[in-house]
Amino acid sequence: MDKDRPNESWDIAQVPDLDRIDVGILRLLQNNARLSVKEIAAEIGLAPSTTHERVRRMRETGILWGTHVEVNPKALGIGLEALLMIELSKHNRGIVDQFLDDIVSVPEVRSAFLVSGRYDLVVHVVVHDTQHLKDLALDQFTIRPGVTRIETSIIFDARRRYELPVFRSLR
Amino acid sequence: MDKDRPNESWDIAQVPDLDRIDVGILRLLQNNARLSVKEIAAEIGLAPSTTHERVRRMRETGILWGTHVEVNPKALGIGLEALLMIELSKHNRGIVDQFLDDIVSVPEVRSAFLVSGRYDLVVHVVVHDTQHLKDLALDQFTIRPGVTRIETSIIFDARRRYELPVFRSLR
DNA sequence: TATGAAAAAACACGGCA
DNA sequence: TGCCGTGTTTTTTCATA
Repeated sequence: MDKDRPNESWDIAQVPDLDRIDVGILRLLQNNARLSVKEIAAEIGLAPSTTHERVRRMRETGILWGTHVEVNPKALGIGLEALLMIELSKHNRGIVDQFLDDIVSVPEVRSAFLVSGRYDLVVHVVVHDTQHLKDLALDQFTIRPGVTRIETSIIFDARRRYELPVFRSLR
Repeated sequence: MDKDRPNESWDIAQVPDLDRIDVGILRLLQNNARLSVKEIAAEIGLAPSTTHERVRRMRETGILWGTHVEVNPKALGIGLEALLMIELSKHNRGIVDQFLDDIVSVPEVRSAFLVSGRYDLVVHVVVHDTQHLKDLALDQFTIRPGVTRIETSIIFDARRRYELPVFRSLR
């Protein structure tokens, strides 16, 4: 199904070792996946062939997942983004999982989080304008069984980091 | 600074036209940026050179931004993710902008949204464990001037779409 | 938009510390 | 086992029609 994630469900104990060089490679590729092996090699001070082998291995072992281009949302007519904070009435596992699967197939949904706290679900959506946002909220979310309440938070500004930090010991 | 985003602040009126073929290319590349031009061309039924020229043009004109690899968080010792919902006391523009810039330099922060509604800020963080989350919340967020309250929402499950939808007329 | 040639990159493999 | 250099294949890039 998802060829980019061969080992998504691995237990942490089974995740292969990493060293500082691997982490350096990951750092570069997270910020710019179009770097050539040669450029990466120069940056970290290894031979291109060695660097290539490390990248290949990390893909193989499920450390590196897919790579994705980022598209300018404005170029697609996306003029507004929002977070929908959703409360559900029933917390039956099957229902919640199904809910997640359902909403992620809605084109306007960028990501969906099942969370603890005041809300049950936080959903990041992209739309054309406020009218579109209203229709989306009503037609795709409020209407669903199990949804008791939705709060809509317009996104005024956003920042993103592409590099994940490292919280484990390195070989 | 960010070479991948030559035209981030473009007005929508200045964004170049797209046609259905462009959208098809974008769809493929958002899901897998490692596809070769040849593979894309075969998929959409165009010559590789033509396809290549379209990709080049979309990069040039700021439709296509950067490309990033996705890393398995477990491989880095990331065992827990959370959303921090933050209330600020002051809504002075300069303070809020500075706040956003500051927190995005915290390694554990993956994204930060300035929003309307009950909270002012929603911050997605990645940590090793609950102890780490507690320390992060206290040391990096609760402590900052202007923060009046934080609600922490543990992320139990998440889904993501890589393809942005299109809400504009195509050439 | 397509063709074809040149340049560059990715990839496989054998040797070496 | 991990690193390096080389040869081969594939992809990218670009000039030209």
